[in-house]
Amino acid sequence: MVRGKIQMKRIENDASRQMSFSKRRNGLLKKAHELSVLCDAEVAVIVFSQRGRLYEFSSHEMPKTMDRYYRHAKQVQKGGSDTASMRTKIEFLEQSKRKLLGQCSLSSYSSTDELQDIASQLERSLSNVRARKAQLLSEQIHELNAKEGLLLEEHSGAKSCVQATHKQENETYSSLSSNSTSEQVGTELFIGLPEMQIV
Amino acid sequence: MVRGKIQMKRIENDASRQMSFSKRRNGLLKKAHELSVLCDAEVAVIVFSQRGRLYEFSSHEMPKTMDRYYRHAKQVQKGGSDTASMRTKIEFLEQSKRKLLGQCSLSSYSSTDELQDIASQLERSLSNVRARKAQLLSEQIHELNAKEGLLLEEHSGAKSCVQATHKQENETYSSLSSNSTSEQVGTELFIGLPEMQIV
DNA sequence: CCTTCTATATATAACCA
DNA sequence: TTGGTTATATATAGAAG
Repeated sequence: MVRGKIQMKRIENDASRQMSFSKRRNGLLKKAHELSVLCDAEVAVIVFSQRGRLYEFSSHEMPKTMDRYYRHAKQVQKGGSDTASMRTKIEFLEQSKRKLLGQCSLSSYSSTDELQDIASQLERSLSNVRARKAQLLSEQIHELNAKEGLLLEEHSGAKSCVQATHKQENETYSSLSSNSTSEQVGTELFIGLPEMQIV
Repeated sequence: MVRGKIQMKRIENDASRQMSFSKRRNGLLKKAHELSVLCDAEVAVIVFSQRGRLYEFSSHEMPKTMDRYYRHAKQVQKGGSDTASMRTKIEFLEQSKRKLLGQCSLSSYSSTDELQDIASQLERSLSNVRARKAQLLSEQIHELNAKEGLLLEEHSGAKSCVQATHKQENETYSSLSSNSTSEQVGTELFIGLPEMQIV
């Protein structure tokens, strides 16, 4: 039984949120289907749960709807739009991806040198991705610190420090946009926090 | 006043269909927003009206959610040869490549979990690539052994050992197609060969 | 994770402005 | 097109299974 208007904010109780998600998700997908059938519209819905599970509906084909969206949202970039050059582009990108993921047949690699290049590139990529992860985590920590500051302030009654805290937060965010120090910042933050260790 | 259950088929009356579209479309977008807020989910909705007008909602960023969708549904692998699906494929592959190489803006990643996924994938890929490099080197060694055998044979006159060497080479290649043992095989092969050390 | 129950909240078809 | 009004259909929170 619904006891009152529900507040438009995250449901904090895990079980309730999960139950609500399950029901509302089904409701949303049903509504999407009804809209597409009744009104003859092209509809696509994508839902990712908190745990990363995917739920979707598409009245036509998801890639086609997405592509239509892209074409609508932004006039697609440069490069040949004929099937020939696009096919070439696709083949190149797919081969490039397979090589990066080590999914090629051995004969696809021209030499051990090429494999060495790819390995080196992967290591750099891994380093990039880890740095970005550290960045994201440090941003989250700064946010939490800022929130903590606000909470503490509520008890101390000192108001001048609020703006100072926010200012620092913004500066930190800006500086993290450059890659140079992010990894260091990231790792330093997690000394003594093994469960947050950056893998 | 709703006089009865609505039939789940296209509303034939133009005015009614248009009215229904307008109301249901708003309802759908609202529901999508509620789901994302209440249940902390990543939600994206795309609606094209019959006349081609676009209506959308996305809790995060549409391109980000679309990209996440593609990473999840690997269905892109196959697909049509029309420009629409090819363009989609290109978009997906390019974004996928940027993420693997850590070249995306930080905001392109939805969470540290996603970055963790990518990092794990990169580590597996690196392992694959190293294994393949080891394979290639081992094949080259087998070839050299075979050639050495042939050269020796020219002097000794014994011919049967050549085919034996080739047979073993093929078996090794087959077993390496599965990931489980390739790394181990690769490293074992190069014990005592420091200049060929696998990076 | 799913279903069912039931009281209530929401959505919406038809109508009107 | 857009925005109310109202009677009804649907959706769903909370509890239980």
